Amino acid sequence: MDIDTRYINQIQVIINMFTIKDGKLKVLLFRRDEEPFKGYWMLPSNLLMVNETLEECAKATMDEYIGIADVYLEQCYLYSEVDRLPSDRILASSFIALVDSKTLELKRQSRNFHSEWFPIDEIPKMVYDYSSIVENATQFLRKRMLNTSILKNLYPSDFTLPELQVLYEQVLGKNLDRRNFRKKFLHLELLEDTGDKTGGHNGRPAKLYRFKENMGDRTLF
Amino acid sequence: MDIDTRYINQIQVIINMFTIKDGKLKVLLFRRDEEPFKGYWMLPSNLLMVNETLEECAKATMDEYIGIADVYLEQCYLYSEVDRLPSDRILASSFIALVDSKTLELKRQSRNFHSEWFPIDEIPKMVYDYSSIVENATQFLRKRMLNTSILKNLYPSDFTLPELQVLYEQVLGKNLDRRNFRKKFLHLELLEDTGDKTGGHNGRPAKLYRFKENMGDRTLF
DNA sequence: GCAAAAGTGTTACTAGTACACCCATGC
DNA sequence: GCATGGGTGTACTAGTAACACTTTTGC
Repeated sequence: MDIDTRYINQIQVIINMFTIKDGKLKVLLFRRDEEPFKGYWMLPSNLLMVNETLEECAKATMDEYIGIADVYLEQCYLYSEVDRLPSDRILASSFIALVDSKTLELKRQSRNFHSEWFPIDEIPKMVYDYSSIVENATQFLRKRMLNTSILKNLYPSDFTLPELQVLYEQVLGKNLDRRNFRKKFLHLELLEDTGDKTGGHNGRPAKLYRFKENMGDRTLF
Repeated sequence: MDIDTRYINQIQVIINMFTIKDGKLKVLLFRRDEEPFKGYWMLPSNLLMVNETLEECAKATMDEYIGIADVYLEQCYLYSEVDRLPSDRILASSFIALVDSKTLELKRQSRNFHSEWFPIDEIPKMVYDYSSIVENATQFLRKRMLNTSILKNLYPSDFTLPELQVLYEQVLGKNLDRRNFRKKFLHLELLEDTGDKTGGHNGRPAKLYRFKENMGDRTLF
C-alpha cells in the first residue's frame, strides 16, 4: 500500500451496550485490571481493520466480549479530538447496542475482564474520555427512545405496562400518571395483549403485552 | 510511526452544504471536469490528516471550496463500506453545513471547479456513492429541521412568515394552512417583530421577523 | 382481612385543524 | 380599480393533564 502518511488514521469502534435490568436502564462496563488506571472501567472496543465495516467490527467486538452479536446497533458519534488518548491519535466511532434482558442471561459474561451492568446515573470512574462517551450515548439513546420503534429491541418478548412506564419515567426524568400512560399507549395501538399475566408476587398480577410487528417511528411524549 | 498495517485507514470528510435560495432548499455541488466521470457532480471533500479534527478538516474544506468557514456544521454519518470507492478503502465522514443566503452572495465561488446550487429534489448524476450521501444528508436535515434551533442558521437575518412557511412545506412535503402556521409560530414566542416590512413587489408587503436569542430545541410539527 | 400493586372513567384544559373574508401594495 | 399575495378570527376536534376508587393477588 502506498498511502501518504499524513493521512493514516486509526479508528476504534466503541460499544455502549444498554439493557433494562431490575427495572432500570443500564450500561455494560468492563473493569481494567492492570496499571495504569487499574480499577477504572472501560467500554468494549476494537480497532477497525481495513477489510471490515464499522458494523462488522462492532458485531465482532460484541461477540468477543459477551458472546452476543445479533443485536440492534446504531452509530452514535465519531470522536476525533487529536489528544483524546495520551499516546497515538485514534478516532473513536461510538455505537449504541440494545440487548433485552432475556437474551442477556443466556449468554456468557466472558473474556479476561470482569464486567458489570451500571445504572446510567451511577457511572463509575472510567479511563480516558470514556465517561463522556457513555454520557453522550445515554443522551443519544434518550432522544431515540422518545420514538417508539427502538423499544422493540429492549422488549422483544412480553412486558407489562407498569414496567414500560417505569422505563419512560427514567428516560423522561419525571413521574407519569398511570391512567394517562395506559390510555396513551393503548390508543396508539402499538401493543397487543398476550392474554397472559405475571404471577402476582405481591399485589395484583399485571397483563402481559408485546409490540405489534409493524410499528412506525411515531414520536411519543 | 509504527502502526500495524491492518489497522491503517483513510477518512475523507464530505460536506453537504445547504441553503435557502429562491425559496427552495438547495445543496451545493461541484462538477467534475476530467475523465473518468466527466460531467458528473461531486460533494466537496478532503482527506482527514492525523493532526486535525473532523470539524477542522470540514471547515478547511469549506474555506478551500467556497471561502466560507464560519458556518453551522454537524456530523451526519460515517460510511464504512469496504468497496464504496473503486480503488482504495476510504471511510467517509458526512457533514451537513448550513449557510444563509446573504452570507453566501458575498463570497467567491472559487477553486478549479464549476459549482452550482441544486434543489434537493433535482440532484444530478453524481460520482461514486455521493448521491446516496446527499440523499441521507437531506433526510438528516429534514429530521433536524423539525426542531427549531437549527433554523437560526438558515435565517440569521430577517425573514417573513410566508418564506418560513414555504420552507416547512418543502421539508414536510405538504401544504400548510397559512393562519394555523402563523398561530403556531407566533404562540411559540420564538420570533420577534423587527417592525420592518418587505417592499411589496406584487401584493401586500410582509412583516419581517427574526429569531430570538435563546430558542430551545423544541420539537415542531 | 390486610398490604401491595394493577386496573379503570370523568372532567377540564390545551393544542391542532378546518375554513372565508378583508387589507396593503404595484401597476 | 384590479390583480397579487399578506394578514386575521371562530368553531370544532383531538390530545393531554388532573384526579380517587375498585380489583386481584400473596400472605
